[in-house]
Amino acid sequence: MEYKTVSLADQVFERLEADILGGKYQRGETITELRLCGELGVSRTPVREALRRLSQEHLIEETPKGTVVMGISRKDFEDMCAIRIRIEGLAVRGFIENLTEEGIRELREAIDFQEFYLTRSDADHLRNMDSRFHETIYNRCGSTILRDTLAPLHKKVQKFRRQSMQERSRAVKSVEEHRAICEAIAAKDAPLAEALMARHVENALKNIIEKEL
Amino acid sequence: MEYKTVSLADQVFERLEADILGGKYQRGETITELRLCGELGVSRTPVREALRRLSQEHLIEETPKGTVVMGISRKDFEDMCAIRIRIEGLAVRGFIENLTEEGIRELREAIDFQEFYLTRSDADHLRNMDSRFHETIYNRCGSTILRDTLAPLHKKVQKFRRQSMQERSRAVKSVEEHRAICEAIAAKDAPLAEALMARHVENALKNIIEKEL
DNA sequence: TGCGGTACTTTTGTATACAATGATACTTAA
DNA sequence: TTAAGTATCATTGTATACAAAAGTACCGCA
Repeated sequence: MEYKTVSLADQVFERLEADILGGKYQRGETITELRLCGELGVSRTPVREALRRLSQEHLIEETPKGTVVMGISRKDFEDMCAIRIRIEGLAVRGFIENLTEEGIRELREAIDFQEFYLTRSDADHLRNMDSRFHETIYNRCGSTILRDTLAPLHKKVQKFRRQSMQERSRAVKSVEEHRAICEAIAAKDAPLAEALMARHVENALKNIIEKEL
Repeated sequence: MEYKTVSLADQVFERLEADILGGKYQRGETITELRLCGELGVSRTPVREALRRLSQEHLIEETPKGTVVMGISRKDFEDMCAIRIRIEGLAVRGFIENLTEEGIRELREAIDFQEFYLTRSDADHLRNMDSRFHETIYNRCGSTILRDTLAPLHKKVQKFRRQSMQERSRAVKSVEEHRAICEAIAAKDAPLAEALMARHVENALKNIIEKEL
C-alpha cells in the first residue's frame, strides 16, 4: 500500500467538491472564505486554493457579489451524458489497444463487487464500484486528455444521479451492461465494446429522464 | 467597453498558461515557485494559485521532485482532435437552437477578419480570429458544460498548431470551411452544420499529421 | 420622519513569516 | 580517496498580517 501525504489544500478541495456535488451547499448559496475556514478548521490559504480549483471546474462562481455555489443542474446532467455518449467509446477503444491482464482483472473485480453490493442493496458502495469500473477504463485508455475530459464528467454525473434516487431495476441492468462491455473488451471486439458503452451511458440518461417526468 | 479588474492571480495564470502553451517553458522542465515569483514580480500567493489551476488543467504536474511542465504532446493533440470531432457538432447544434442575430453577426465578423488577415498574411491575428469563431459558438451554445469541455481543448489545439507552423493553403481552406459552417448555421440546417464542423476539425488534424510525416 | 454622510465591519487580494521536509555539499575519519 | 554524517540551503505547505474595496448600519441634520 502506498501512503501519500495529501496536503490540506487537496483535502479541502475534495471535501468541498463532495459537499457541493452532494448537495450540502445549495445551488445559489453564497459562501465566504472565512466561513469555510471555520467549518473546516484550516486557514485561508488552502481554502483559497481549493476555491480556485472549484471555480475552474465551475462548481462555484466568483461574482462581484461573492462566491456562489453552482452545483449541477438538470440540463448540465443531460449535457454531460450527451458528451459521454459520444466519447466514452473512445476511451474503451484506447483501453482495448492498451489491454493488459491487470486491466481486465480490475474491471472484473469492480463488476464482481457491484454484484455483491447489489445483493446487499448497498447503494453507496454500489456507486463506488460503478465509479471504479469507469475510472479503470479512463486510467488505462492511454490518453491523459481523454481521462481528464471524462473523469470529471463521470464524477458529476454520479453525484447527480445520487440525488435523484436510483431504483433497483436500473442498477441491475447497469451491472449487466458493465458485464457485457467487459466481455466485449476481453474479446478485443472494439466496435462492439464502443457501441455497448455508448448505449450504457444513454440508458443511464434515459432512466433519469423518465423518472423525472 | 467593459473594464474589469483582473486579479494578479488571474494574470499570472493566463501568462503562465500562454507561456507553457507557447513553448517558453519546455515540456519536462521543472519550475519552482520562487523562480516564477522573480520572473513575474509577484509574491508566492498568486503564483501558487495559478500553479494549482495549471495543475488542474494538467499543463503542469506536481511530482515529489518538483513541479514539472507538461505542455502538449503530439498524441495529446490527436486525442484532443478526436474528442472535438465527436462533440464540436453538439455545440453547433446548441448554437442553432439558441440562434440570435447577434450570434450570426459575431460569427460573420470573425470570418471577415480572418479573410482580411489572410490577405495580410498575418498569422497571429488570423489565429486569434479562428479562436473567436469557435469560442463564439461555445459561448452561445447554451451549455456551460459543453463550453467548459471544448474551450480548453480548442485553446490547446490552437497553440499546438502554432508550434508546428501553419501553411497558407490550409489557412485558406480553413476560412472557407468556417464560411460554409456559418452559412449552414444561418440556414438553421443543423445536420449539415454539425457534419461540416466535424469535417473541419478532422481536416485540421489531417493537415498536421501529414506535415509531420 | 426621511435623507445623507461617515465610520465600522466584512471580505477579499496580496505579501510575508514560519515550520517541516528533502536535497546538497562539505567535513572528517578510516 | 572514499564514505558517512552533519549542517546548511532550497522548496514547499500553512498561517497570518496588512491593505484596499465594498457593503452596512448608525447617527445627525433637515
